[in-house]
Amino acid sequence: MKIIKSIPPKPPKNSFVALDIELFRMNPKQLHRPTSGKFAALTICSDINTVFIIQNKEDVPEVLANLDDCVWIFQNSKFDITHLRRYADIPQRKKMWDTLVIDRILWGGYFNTFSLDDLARRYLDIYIDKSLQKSFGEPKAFAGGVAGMSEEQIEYACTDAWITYQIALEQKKIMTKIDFKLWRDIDSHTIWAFMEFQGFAFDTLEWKALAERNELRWQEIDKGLSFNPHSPKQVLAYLKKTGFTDLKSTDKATLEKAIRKYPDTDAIELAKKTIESKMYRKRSGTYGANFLDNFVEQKNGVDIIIPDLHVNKAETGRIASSSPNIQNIPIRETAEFRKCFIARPGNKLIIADYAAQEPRIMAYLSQDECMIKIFQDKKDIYIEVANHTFDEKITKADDRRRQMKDIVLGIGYGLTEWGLSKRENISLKEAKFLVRSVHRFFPQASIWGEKQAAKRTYVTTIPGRKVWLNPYSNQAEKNARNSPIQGSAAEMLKLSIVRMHKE
DNA sequence: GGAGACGGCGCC
DNA sequence: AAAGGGCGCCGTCTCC
Repeated sequence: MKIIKSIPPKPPKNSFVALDIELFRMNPKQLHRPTSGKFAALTICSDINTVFIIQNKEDVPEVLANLDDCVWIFQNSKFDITHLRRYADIPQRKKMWDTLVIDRILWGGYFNTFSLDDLARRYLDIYIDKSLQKSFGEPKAFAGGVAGMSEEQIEYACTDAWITYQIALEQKKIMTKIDFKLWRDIDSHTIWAFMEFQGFAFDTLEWKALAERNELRWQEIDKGLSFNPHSPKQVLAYLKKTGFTDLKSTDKATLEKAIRKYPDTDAIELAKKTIESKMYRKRSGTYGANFLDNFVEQKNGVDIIIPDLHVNKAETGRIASSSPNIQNIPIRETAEFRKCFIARPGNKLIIADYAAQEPRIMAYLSQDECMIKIFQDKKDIYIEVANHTFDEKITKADDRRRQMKDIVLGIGYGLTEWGLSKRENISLKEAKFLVRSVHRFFPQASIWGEKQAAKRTYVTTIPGRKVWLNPYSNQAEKNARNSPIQGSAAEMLKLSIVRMHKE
C-alpha cells in the first residue's frame, strides 16, 4: 500500500472508490452529528496498490467532483456522508456501496458484529488494530485549528480506505441479485431518508421539570432504606434476609410474585419501595438530565433532537436508534415524556401506525384462509379469536381480547404453553387450552409455523432478505418463526419511510 | 479510573 | 434444558 499525500487523479467511469473521513475530537455521544469533531483527513482508494490522503478540508469538493461518476464505497456511509456534507455539497446519489449495511444484508443472524476489523478478518484474513482510532480523540490531536496527524495516524487512516475497498470487491463476488436489490431498492434509500431527517423540536423546560421531579421521588424513597435499591446484589441479599427466603432475582415481575407468595413479611414493603424507586430512577436516569446534556442541540434558536438511525441494525432487518434511542421513550404508563417531542416551527408532527401489521403478514405468508377472511372483512382479529375461544361475543375493552392478542403475537414469537401459564399466572391446562384454540382457529398459520421451525440454515422476509439461523442455538426455531414476520414488517416500514422522504 | 459484564427496564 | 422475538441505555460491580 503506497500512500500519496495529494488529490487523486480522476479514475475511469464506474470505478469502485473507497472513501474514509477521519475527524479529531468527536463527541462520543454525538458521533453522528455534523456539529461534532474537526476535519482530520479524507482517504481515497480505487486500486489495491495506492491510497491518497488529503488533510485540508478545502480540497474535499474537488476530490468528490473528480469521483462523481464512480461508485463510492464507505464503511457506514451515513456517517461519512453526513460529515462530508460539512465540506461539500453532496446530493443523493445512486452509485454508492456501504460495506457495513451490505454485510448485514448478507450475513444478518450469522454474525453479530460488523465493524471494519471484523470484516477485514473475515474477508481478507487481515488483522487491523483499531486502538489507534482512539488517538484521534485526544486533545493534543488537534491544536489551535491546525490539523496535525502523526505518520502513524496517516498510515492508520489510509489502511481503513484500503481495507474498505477490498471488502467491497469481495462482497460483490458473493452477492446475489436479491441481496443487491435489497440494498438498491430498500436500505440505500432508507439511509438517505435517515440522513436528511431534520429531527424533532424538543420541550427542554418540560423535560427538565420531569427529571427534577422524578429524581426527588426516588431520593425520598431511598432515604428510608438501609440498602441500595438500585443494586440487584444488595436487593437480593436484603429481601432474602427479611422474608423472601428463596428469591432468585430482583426484577419487577419476580418481586411482584414474591409479594403475593410471602404474606406478612418485612420484605413486602421493602420490595414495593424498591420497585417504585427503580421506576423513578429510570425516569430521572435514562429519561432525565443526561438526556438533555447528551442529545439536545440548538438550531435557529430551537431545541432539537436528531437521533442516529441505523437502517438494518437488527438481524431481521429492523431499524434501530441510538444517541438517543427514540424507539423506547416511555408511553405505556405515562405520555409526559413523548409529549416533549414536538413539531419544528412551520411543520406538523404526524403519527402513523400499521393496524395489526404482524398478523397481516402472518396471514400473507401462511395464506391462512380464516385469517385472510377476517382482514378482508375488516374485522378485529383479536376479538374474532376471543369469540371463538370463549364461545361468546366479547367487546374490545374485555381483558380477554388483550390476552388473545398476546397469544396471537406470542405464537409468532414461539411462545410456549409453559411460558404463557407463567406470564398470565394461569394453570398449564388453561394455557394449553388457549394456545390450542388459537391453533385450531388458524390451521394453515399453525402449519406454516411448524414448517418454519423445521428450517436449519436461513429464513427469508417477503422481498427475500435472508436471516441466518444458528442450528446449535435453542433459539433457532423461534427465530425461524419470528424473523420472516418481524423482518417483513421492517421492510414495509422502510419502504414507507422512503416514500414519505421522496414526497 | 476506564472497560466491560450483568441485571434491569424502556419501547415495538 | 429451556421455557415469545428484536433493540439501546442506565447503574452497579468487578477487573485490570
